[in-house]
Amino acid sequence: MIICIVGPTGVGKTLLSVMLAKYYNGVVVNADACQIYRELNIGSAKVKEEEKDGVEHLLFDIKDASEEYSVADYQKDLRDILNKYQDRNIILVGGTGLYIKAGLFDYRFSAIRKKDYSKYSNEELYKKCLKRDKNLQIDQNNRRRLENYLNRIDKNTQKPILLYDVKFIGLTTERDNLYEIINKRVDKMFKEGLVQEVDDLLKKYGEVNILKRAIGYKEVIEYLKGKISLEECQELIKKNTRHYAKRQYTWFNNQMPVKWFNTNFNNFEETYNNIINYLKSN
RNA sequence: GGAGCCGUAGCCAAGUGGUAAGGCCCCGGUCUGCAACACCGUCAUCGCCGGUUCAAAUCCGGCCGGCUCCU
Repeated sequence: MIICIVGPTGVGKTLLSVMLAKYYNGVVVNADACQIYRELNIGSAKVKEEEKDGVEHLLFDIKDASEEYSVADYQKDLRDILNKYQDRNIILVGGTGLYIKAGLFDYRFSAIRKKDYSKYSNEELYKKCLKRDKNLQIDQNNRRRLENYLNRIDKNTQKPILLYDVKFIGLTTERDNLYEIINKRVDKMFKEGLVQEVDDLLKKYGEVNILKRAIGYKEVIEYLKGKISLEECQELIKKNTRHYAKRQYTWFNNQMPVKWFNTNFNNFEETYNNIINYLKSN
């Protein structure tokens, strides 16, 4: 059985994953693009060693910050695990929708070529893409996606189907409440030493890609460079995290069949029981 | 009590007679190789009342609110 736990930051996914893993004697598998990396602990809100509670955790801490890693790599890594652990219950947790979808649905990452399109305007690129597919879903201004599309050799545009028997469990809470949780969580990260963590990573690896794009890291880098104040940095991280949470909802609501459960923060046992009951009866 | 300035969306803000720029936030969405990415969409009739005018956020009068100065 595969149980996939999704939802925005701070709703209790980590706690639930360990509880379900214990109940089903399963293993927890990471589905978060940042928690793949070693040493990105505080800012990525990675499970702490003591929270793992003896449960086996896979696909956490498998890369150094200097290493590149993408969806295609994740798909391969996840499928290797699903293959190797066929007789175990898998608890897949994380907020990276694309990774989950690419791993569990029949996404095909074909050969890719690296062509330089920098001399083309957005409009020209868009027209090139339209020639291949009249119903293209990519916006004209989205250069990155347009270039990716052109670099792909095979254009598989079929609707991807789910390859495994998966129960998608979503944890959620009211928007206002979520934003409050996010704010508190960010403040806590700073108390736990986020600035130090980023500073150490920066000294060790330099301004590598993952640090330049991960929320909580890119903003602290700006602060360390003296471009923004500490307060501005904190506010920026909160805002970016809110935006991120909203994008996550959009993805999970529209890309996968998620059964949502409201987190009861005063009584998490109740949330857990609701979910166990649902899993038993489905 | 007197004089002046100001009042445009949740916030910042342009527009001084021709039918409300822009940015941020919020909200909604797209999604097969950076996905904690990249990108898209929606969102006001201009403090209130009255007047002038074919036409007013823009001009005039009154009122309300805020700020500064004077007595």
